Amino acid sequence: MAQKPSIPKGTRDFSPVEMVKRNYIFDTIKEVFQLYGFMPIETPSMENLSTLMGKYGEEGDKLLFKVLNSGDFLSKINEDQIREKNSVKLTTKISEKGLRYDLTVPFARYVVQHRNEIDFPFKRYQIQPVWRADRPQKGRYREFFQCDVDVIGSNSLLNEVELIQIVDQVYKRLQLNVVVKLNNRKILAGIAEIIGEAEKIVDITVAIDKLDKIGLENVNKELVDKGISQEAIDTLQPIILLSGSNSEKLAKLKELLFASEIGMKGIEELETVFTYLSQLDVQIEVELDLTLARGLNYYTGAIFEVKSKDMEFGSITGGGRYDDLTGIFGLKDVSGVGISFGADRIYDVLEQMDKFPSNTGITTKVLFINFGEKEESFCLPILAKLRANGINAEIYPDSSKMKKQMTYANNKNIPFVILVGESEVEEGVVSLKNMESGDQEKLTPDQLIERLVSI
RNA sequence: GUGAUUGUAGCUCAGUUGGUUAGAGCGCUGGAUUGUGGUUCCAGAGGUCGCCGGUUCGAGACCGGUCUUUCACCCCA
Repeated sequence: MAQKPSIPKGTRDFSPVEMVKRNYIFDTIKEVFQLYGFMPIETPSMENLSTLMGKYGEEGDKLLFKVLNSGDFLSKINEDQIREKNSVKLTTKISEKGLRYDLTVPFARYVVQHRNEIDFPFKRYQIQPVWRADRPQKGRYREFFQCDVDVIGSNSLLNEVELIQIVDQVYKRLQLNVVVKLNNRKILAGIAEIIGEAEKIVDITVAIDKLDKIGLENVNKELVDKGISQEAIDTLQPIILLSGSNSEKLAKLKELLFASEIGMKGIEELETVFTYLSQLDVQIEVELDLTLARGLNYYTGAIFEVKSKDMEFGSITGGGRYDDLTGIFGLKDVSGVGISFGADRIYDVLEQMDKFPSNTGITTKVLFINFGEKEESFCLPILAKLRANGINAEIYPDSSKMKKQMTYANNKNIPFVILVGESEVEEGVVSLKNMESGDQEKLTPDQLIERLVSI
């Protein structure tokens, strides 16, 4: 057992059966993306660490996989630096590349780097793996796929609305019941401003984000721990406990935040989005959730999160608007908004709910049983013809025992096998056997093609 | 990063308070069946009990370390 090869913690192999299911998800998502005019790009697995560091907060920096410099990476390090045992400092000297942590930051880098070739607004999608060095857990892997759609170079809230439509379409096609949670960073900023703790906005949002998980009492406790004044916490209570319909919540928020310019801007943005949604008759459930914060601190406007209604799980899709992500790379005043579908979590939900289409398992339609050299040369031209007609077909490569060949067809879920023995070769026909019913009939090659094309 | 948890055949798992040769089901291979799979019956192969060290006359079982699995926290897809 110990000698057996293995793969790193939090990574996975995907079998053919799993790949067929995964591709079903990717294909569905891709189709919808393209329906809305998004085009694909890809970026390298590795980015320069300078591109990645500092974009995901302190926590994110720790979760970056760093790539050791090639060559004698210790040659420039002196004894003192090693003895100091400061990993962070040493890391910058021996590693200058890292695996991408998400697709949004590499995309921002891409946009800045190729700004002269790009027509704005730029709508792209990107489906690639990302890597995070955190501990694996339920629905959490160290290598996982994200499916990102972003539009950059447009401030219009119509983009936010289209993203919600995309979410609606994707999950309709995947037949999953989901709810879209919607919030706006400006409202959160407004709240922080109103209660007089504007600088602590991150601590406040992280705390109230946990409301439905740990309850009001523990949220308040955490706020106290973070040094928020009791007065501010008291002012916060009616805000985080807001209930009712989306429009009721917005109406109450207006009263509470009227003194905050940024807060009112956020409310206005949300109202616009909701107006669009009703005009477009979007059916998906969209809920204004003030406790939705999302850790990534580059978000500046709308924040989205999608949760499965059938299953207790983390979010399966998330995103938001970022006004200045490209600014970090030297391109100012370009706003983007995007969302990311977590393919691996969607897979887990579909699997749990048994919502994968059943026919995705069939790959080969017909298998030629191999009887030997003579029969083989009779079969090969027919096999080529079947393939030319778009029929997935294969021949068993060895003239093994029939039982073994039939079992192969069985295990691979192949619905038909073709038997050609001495007598068939003489008659110039093939025997087509339906593996489900067991029925068998003799057909000429032309009849065979006609039959298989029609099924 | 913190706290738990798991590891025995290809897979899913048994294995008593430490005691000879470590078991089952499924799968696999062969046969019953030399041109017919799924069902049935018979036989067989397959394990340094995650790894390293320790306690003991004796360890799959106890202890320490390490890796791995799963889970919670942190954070997040």
